[in-house]
Formats: sequence, C-alpha cells, structure tokens
Amino acid sequence: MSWTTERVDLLKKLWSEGLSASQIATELGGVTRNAVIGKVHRLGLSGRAKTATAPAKPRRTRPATSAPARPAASAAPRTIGATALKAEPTPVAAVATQPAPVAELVIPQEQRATILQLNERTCKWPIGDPSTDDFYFCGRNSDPGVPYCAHHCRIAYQPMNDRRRDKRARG
DNA sequence: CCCTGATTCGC
DNA sequence: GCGAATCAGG
Repeated sequence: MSWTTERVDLLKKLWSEGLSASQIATELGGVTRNAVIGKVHRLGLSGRAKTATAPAKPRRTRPATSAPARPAASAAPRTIGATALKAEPTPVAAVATQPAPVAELVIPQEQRATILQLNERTCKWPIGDPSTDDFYFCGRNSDPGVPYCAHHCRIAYQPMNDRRRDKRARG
C-alpha cells in the first residue's frame, strides 16, 4: 500500500484531530502504526498540541548492523483482518442490544472494522447505526473472553453499576 | 501486560 | 521515501 494523496490527506486530518497513530493505521488499512508515525515525521507534522512523551532526547544508538532485522518474514503485512480471520468463529454477543450513541472513531468506508475482524480478544462495541453503512466495531484489544476493551467496559457497565449502587443506597 | 510517540537505519 | 525494530515512557 502506498501513500497516495488521498491517504496522506486522511492521515493529516486524523492526526490533526488527535487520533493515535495506531488508530489512524487501522483506519487507513494496509499500514502499521510505525508507518503512520514515520510518515507523520516525514511530513513534518509531529508534535501536535504538546509533546506527548519526551521532548526529543538523544537516545542510545541502536546496535545498527548487528540487528539482523529478520529475513523476509518481517516484511509480511500485519493487518488486523488477516490475523482475526484465522481466529476462532467470532462469538459475537453485543450486537443485539441498542448500540449506545458513541461518537469516537470515524472509520472511512473502505476500511471499517467489520464483524469478521472480531475475535475473542477484540472489543465488540458497536459504533454507529447497524442499519446504515456507518457501522463498525471498536476492535481494540480486550481481555480474552471479555466483550469490550477497558474503555468500553466502563461505558457498557456504568449504567448497571449505577443502578446497583442506587439500589444499595436506597435500601 | 496494554498502550503512546520518537528515532534509527536498511531497504 | 518507507517502515520494522527499537527505544522511552504512561
């Protein structure tokens, strides 16, 4: 996959919107977060808002040539789809309930996380309206067997926790 | 462990 | 220019 002007534009947009490199990578598809970060630097648009980590301190030089950089296998594309499809038959449970109106990631039509890309340890939080094309899943990491990532677990179980607390408080 | 961005350097 | 490997940190 190459950096077409369209993809670069999208990269710039999402980066300026504050999405993380990995999020941008999954939305673009066909690239890793490293690729995204590398591109961001080459475009000279790193350091949005404030320097997330260190203000660029001189790092130790890498062992350089001694790094074998693994033969051909290292070049293998690592898309979330490829791995997910090989995984088990996707136990999806969360779709039936009314999806909460959560607007966070806006995944372009061509690279949404579909139901087929979910596995035992991906977040199955539905985003958007299932009856439209604007529908996809969070797809981030979750604990094995847990339907949602940490973030969406908090959202998913917040109402229930609140109710329990209320009940306890009342009587 | 999960994640984040930053950097180096072989390709 | 590209991006994997690595680093440094949360």
